[in-house]
Amino acid sequence: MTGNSPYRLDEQIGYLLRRVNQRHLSIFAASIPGVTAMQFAALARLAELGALSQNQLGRETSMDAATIKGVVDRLVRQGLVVAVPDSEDRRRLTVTLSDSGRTLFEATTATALKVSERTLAPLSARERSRLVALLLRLT
Amino acid sequence: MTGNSPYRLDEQIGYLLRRVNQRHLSIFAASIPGVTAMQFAALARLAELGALSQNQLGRETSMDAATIKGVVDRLVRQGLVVAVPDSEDRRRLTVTLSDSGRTLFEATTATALKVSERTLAPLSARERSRLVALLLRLT
DNA sequence: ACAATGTGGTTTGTATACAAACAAAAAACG
DNA sequence: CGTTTTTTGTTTGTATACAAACCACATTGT
Repeated sequence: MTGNSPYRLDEQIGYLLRRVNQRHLSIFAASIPGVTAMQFAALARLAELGALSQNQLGRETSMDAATIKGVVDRLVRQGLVVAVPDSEDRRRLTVTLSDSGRTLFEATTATALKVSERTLAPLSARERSRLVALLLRLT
Repeated sequence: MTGNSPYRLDEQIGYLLRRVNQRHLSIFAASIPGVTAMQFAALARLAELGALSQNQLGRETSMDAATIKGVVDRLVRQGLVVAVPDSEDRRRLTVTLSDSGRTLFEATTATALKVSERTLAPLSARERSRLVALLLRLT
């Protein structure tokens, strides 16, 4: 009776999530050169919510403080975003979409939606919304 | 008529996959200290398939050559795995589970299965298998 | 006002991830 | 047999990801 459960890696939720995410990132990179999926997520939140502090932006995009710092640094370097120290709270770094950042976001939004579609392409419309609904509950 | 599709980051498949995966990795790390989820996946494949070349192991775990190299290096450093140059094919590096690697894998398999369960905890049994089936088709 | 606590941001160290370029060796091919 | 192609592995450079330690500043409670 030695706990002989045959561990099936291929059916483990973590392994599946990783593989599907890999496929998605690959489709994204091929479809939208210039920014990564993470960088695009940051641009999307800034377009949606307006100016945010760096850490707030991190929270809104599910990146921790160290990670969002790197993403913002690279977006600043590309001129897609502006980071300005706040005059009220001198710890805060306020991040805003630049004109070219907004332009790029608006120009690529449709393509980004197509990336999601291509990732979900093997599923029917009903299956897609089922999957999204299930994943939302695992957040 | 300016392409006004309101890009909903929270419902994009890529963002959802990333967030659920984050949650899963966090549960894994808290439940199984000592090895990461990736390292555990490599151990699982070696336990399942026996000796493999480093690149083969990478393919079996969906990691590219550069990534699997790092994972194997760290497993070797921890003594969980042995890497020996092949005498037949002098390019090949044959990777095998060490005794302590096998012991650790067998001792943690049950916990690893519980990690998957905890990740899926918000879903019913039927929903879980539905989700897994859907993700399998997106591989 | 002051001390305790919390928050914003940075830095360092470790671990994936992958593109790209490379060297060595094996396999395929005419 | 010799050339071409593939395969295996390494290295470098860039981009997440997160823990942990740290500093500066803000907020809270007394």
